[in-house]
Amino acid sequence: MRYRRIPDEAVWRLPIYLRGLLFSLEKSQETVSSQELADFLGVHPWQIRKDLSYFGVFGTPGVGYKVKKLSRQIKKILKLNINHKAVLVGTGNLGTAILTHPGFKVYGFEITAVFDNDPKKIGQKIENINIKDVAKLSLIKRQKVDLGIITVPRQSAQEVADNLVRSGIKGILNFSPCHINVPKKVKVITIDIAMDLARLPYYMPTS
Amino acid sequence: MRYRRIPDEAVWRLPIYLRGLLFSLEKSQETVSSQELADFLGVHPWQIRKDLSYFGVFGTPGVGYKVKKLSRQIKKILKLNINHKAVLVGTGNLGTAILTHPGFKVYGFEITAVFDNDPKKIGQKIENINIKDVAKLSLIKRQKVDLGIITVPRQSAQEVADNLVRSGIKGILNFSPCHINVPKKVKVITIDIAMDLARLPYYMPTS
DNA sequence: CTGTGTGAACCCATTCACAGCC
DNA sequence: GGCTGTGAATGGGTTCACACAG
Repeated sequence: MRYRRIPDEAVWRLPIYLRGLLFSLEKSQETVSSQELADFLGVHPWQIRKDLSYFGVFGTPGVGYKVKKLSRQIKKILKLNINHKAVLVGTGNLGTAILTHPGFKVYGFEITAVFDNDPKKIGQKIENINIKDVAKLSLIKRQKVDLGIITVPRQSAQEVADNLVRSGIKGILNFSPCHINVPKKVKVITIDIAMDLARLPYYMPTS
Repeated sequence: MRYRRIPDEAVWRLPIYLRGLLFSLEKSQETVSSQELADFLGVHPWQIRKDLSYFGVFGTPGVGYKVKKLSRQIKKILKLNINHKAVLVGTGNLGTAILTHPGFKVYGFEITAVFDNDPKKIGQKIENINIKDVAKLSLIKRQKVDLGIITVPRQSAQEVADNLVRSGIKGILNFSPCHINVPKKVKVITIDIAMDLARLPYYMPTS
């Protein structure tokens, strides 16, 4: 197809498709049609085909997509073909839960350092990782860490983000319930759990 | 304005605006302009005005919006003016973190029951709440619980969801990394933490 | 003069339908 | 026959510009 700007939404959906493919892979499925994948993921088959076409990713007419090949291609597009190191700031309950979250390694993520500002916690270990002083965050510059995860109270979130950016982080997953300002080159995704829950009642029938 | 279908996106953004308003409220600010709110939230002022207009919510030209009044109105639209009870299924690290998450009460949510299928956990307490057998989930029918939070492994997610639906739940916040099928009347929001992290590398410069 | 509300224009993602390939 | 890839049509959300209210 001739060049067209790739919609952000298509990029957004790619990981969803990948999730489906990884599942097909688990089942040792060789090929998958856009229809099958769509059914499994709860989306439309033509959306999948269109999205993939933006990236010049092709299946086989009459057959579908090779599961292995397609997942490799999507990983490459999403730059998940190389492993990424992440640091976590904030070792409350949520931080700890994320540290032990089993889903990261599927995508090749590794949390290599953990920080907090609580003197009582600094020096302790969780999950065999030493908790370091957040004031020493810039030490990560030496390692090639490109992702940061923020699980601190809202009041400190911006400060931590600034700190992460100064330390060379290029992407931030922010669990604090607030918008954080970063240079354009840094990508932030904010997950506000309570806010997401707050989106549900609107759709519920008024009893 | 004359009637027009309300875009889903507008509903989606309402909680963000509410988050900003709650902050203004903390600062004891009386009024706020769409410009101020937008700057704080990292959105566009005309988007805020347009969105609010869909719901017939109005500010004062030349002044802005009354913080208290507007937050009350948005809460009402989102049905957050009434308190909601939620149950949590899955008491792993993530479940525990969510149970202790401080952000829910801002929106009037209360987690009233916790379930698991692990015999070793059933009967134990976390945060002063008894862990009950997930097989007895239907007991919540008696209470007026309308929200469910799923923090179980992917393999059990659909089964738990079915169970929740049977027990009268109307909205589900799903932390399992998979799509779950529910009747149309039930709203599901899925948060896949690892997948969200996987969305970041795409935007990072290839070094 | 400031800041809102909104029709209209614009932009762009979604959806469709079908040609083309296996 | 089955399934993909894609231009074209559709649909709808975003942005604009300005009338108008305080």
